[in-house]
Amino acid sequence: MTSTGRRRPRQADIAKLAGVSQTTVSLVINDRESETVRIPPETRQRVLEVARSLGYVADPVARSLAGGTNRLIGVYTFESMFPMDHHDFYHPFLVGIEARAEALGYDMVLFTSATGADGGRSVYRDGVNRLRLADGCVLLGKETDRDDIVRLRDEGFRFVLVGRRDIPGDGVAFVGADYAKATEEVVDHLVALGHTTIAYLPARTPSEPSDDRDAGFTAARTRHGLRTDGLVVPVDRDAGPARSDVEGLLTAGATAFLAHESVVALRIHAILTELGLDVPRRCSVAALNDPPDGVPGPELTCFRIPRREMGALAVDLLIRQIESDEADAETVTLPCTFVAGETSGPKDRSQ
Amino acid sequence: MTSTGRRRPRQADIAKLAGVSQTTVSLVINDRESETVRIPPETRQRVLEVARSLGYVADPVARSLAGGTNRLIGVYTFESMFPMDHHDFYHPFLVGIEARAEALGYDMVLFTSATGADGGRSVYRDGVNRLRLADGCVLLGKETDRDDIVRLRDEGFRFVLVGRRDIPGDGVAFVGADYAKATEEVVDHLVALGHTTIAYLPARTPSEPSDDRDAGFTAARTRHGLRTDGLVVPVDRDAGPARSDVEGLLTAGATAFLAHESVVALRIHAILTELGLDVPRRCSVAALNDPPDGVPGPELTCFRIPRREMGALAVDLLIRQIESDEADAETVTLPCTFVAGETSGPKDRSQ
DNA sequence: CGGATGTGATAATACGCATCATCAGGAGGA
DNA sequence: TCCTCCTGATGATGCGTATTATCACATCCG
Repeated sequence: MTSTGRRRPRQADIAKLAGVSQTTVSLVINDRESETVRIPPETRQRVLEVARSLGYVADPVARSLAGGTNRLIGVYTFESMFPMDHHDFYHPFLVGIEARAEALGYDMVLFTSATGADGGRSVYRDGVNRLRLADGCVLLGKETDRDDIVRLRDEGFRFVLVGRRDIPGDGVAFVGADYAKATEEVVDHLVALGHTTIAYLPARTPSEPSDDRDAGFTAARTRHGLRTDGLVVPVDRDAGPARSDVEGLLTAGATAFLAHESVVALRIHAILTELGLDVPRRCSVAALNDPPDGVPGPELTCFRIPRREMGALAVDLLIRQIESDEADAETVTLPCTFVAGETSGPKDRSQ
Repeated sequence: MTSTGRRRPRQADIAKLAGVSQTTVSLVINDRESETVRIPPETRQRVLEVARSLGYVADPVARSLAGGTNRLIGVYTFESMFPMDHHDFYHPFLVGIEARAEALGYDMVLFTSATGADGGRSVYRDGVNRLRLADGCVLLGKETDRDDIVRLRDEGFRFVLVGRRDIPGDGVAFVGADYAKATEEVVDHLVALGHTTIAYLPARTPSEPSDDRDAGFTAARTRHGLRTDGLVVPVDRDAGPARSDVEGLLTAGATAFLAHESVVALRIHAILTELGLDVPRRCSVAALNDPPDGVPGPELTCFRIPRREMGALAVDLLIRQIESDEADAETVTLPCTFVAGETSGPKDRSQ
């Protein structure tokens, strides 16, 4: 049965069986009729039938090399795509990307971030160049490598970033979320509840998303005339806030806690509860981030990042670039959705 | 702006600058010295320096084309890959697949469904096997389409199924899990706890995984001499068991409930609790399936399917097929891990 | 009947790299 | 001197596809 040695069929095979040239096969397959090239319906039919009977599919590699396209969009994550703990981070994006790609008839290539045999970690050297196999690429990741992006852009490769990035020289397409405005909304909510002394716990390591939140917070703070002395404590996401940090902020008079990371916010909630302080009756807690699905704990006051929509939109932008054959650096920013949650309430007047 | 102008350097560019041939460059870059090919250190140095100064990186596309393979493994799911509710079903497999693919330097193509107007998913779009884009493919899914599989095999396409499948004519590679043995273990556990009247709730629609569990159950039942009259109720996964079903089984004397699907088991647990029957003091409940991560509820007595390992192993088998250039239908069956859980306990003697 | 026009293709080539077979030239041996 | 062996390379070719330029043949018109 099944001759194991059977190679993938090539255009040449089809050509032989259909009694035409490889050129003709290529022309038929790609629907390349023009003024100078004409294929009569009968020949076309014959070629298509043979192609089908052989199960022919163009070799994406050869096609790329020859300058063609593959209806293949790449997805590259700067961290591992399916890590055990992050998975709820990427998953919503992938849902959006897959749905949109499918709707538009594209398949997806997930590029694994191969670390080189020489042990070299340079993502670019080993990973990114393979991206060329795809017609274009959606880049995901918190720790996007700036140099890689610049280089990709300068190579004229088509891609769309998910997440705003300040790239020197600009000219990079991205889909972002409006963290600044969403942050303002959360602060407004807290202020409306009577909180005027808000502890602020930003990410320790700055990044664009973090900067946007800072900008939003500063705007809202200024607008409401809130004080900040002794109320700002940068926190490392993984290490989390120390109990002493929380105590210090309480001493400083904080009645509400606002953290960049939902994980941090939940940790604060836990610490407050340990200290015997009721949330939200005694203190409010809010995050500038939505907790991943399935994480236990109270429903946080926060905002929802429209990840699925961002993924879908990134595909849209990308495919537009690909099909229009011009690499314009379109950028889109989507709004986040405020979530009132159950961890914020009116300021405790008895204090 | 985007300075699209500067082309990537090619081996020919290096060759010109170093005063050697393109062949020599290729040989140096790839460290291809052999008996018949020798490059003196001084030439080698020169070439490497020029290459470095130009920032040369081999074009993976061209490299693939010359090598005959594109280092691309396909992943095809017969259901949508990233559905909102199933995601915990596929995710562990993908984790394993990605990890192994990355380790072996392969990228993954996720084929989007191209769901036909009839709702049915097929590998064949317009009668063309799109999967051929990859060097080979891992096929996932509960509702595998037999016809597609037979056709793929007869085409000589390389693929590995995850999940045992009885395909007429055989010759199909798969990675399975030993549901039969795992089922026996669960039954043994229940019997050891004193249960002799066990209600059995298999899947309503038969499939290989379901058959395997049936086989295991039958074997264990026979071995222990358990009765079955009035104790077997097929259940549809989505519809779930009716309250009357559970009551009927209780009337029949059941002291333990064994369901194929963890969802069903959890539902039974809920019904029993509603009826005021304590689990596991009054009744035991077990599943032949592990609940997805993040599903709330008690820790079920069940067994864990080694999904991650299955994914990884599937990639191994596939790549072995690809690289050895022979399509042998290797099949592997992995053991499942018994989970004692908290929903089973000694039979209530007071009954 | 000769030239113009139109039709249905195809040969040649490029894409960038890997590899096989071959070669020039010098050293060494008989 | 002629032959062999070794060193240091290189020319040619293939991988599968896309594209451009060209061609053979028929038909139509004057």
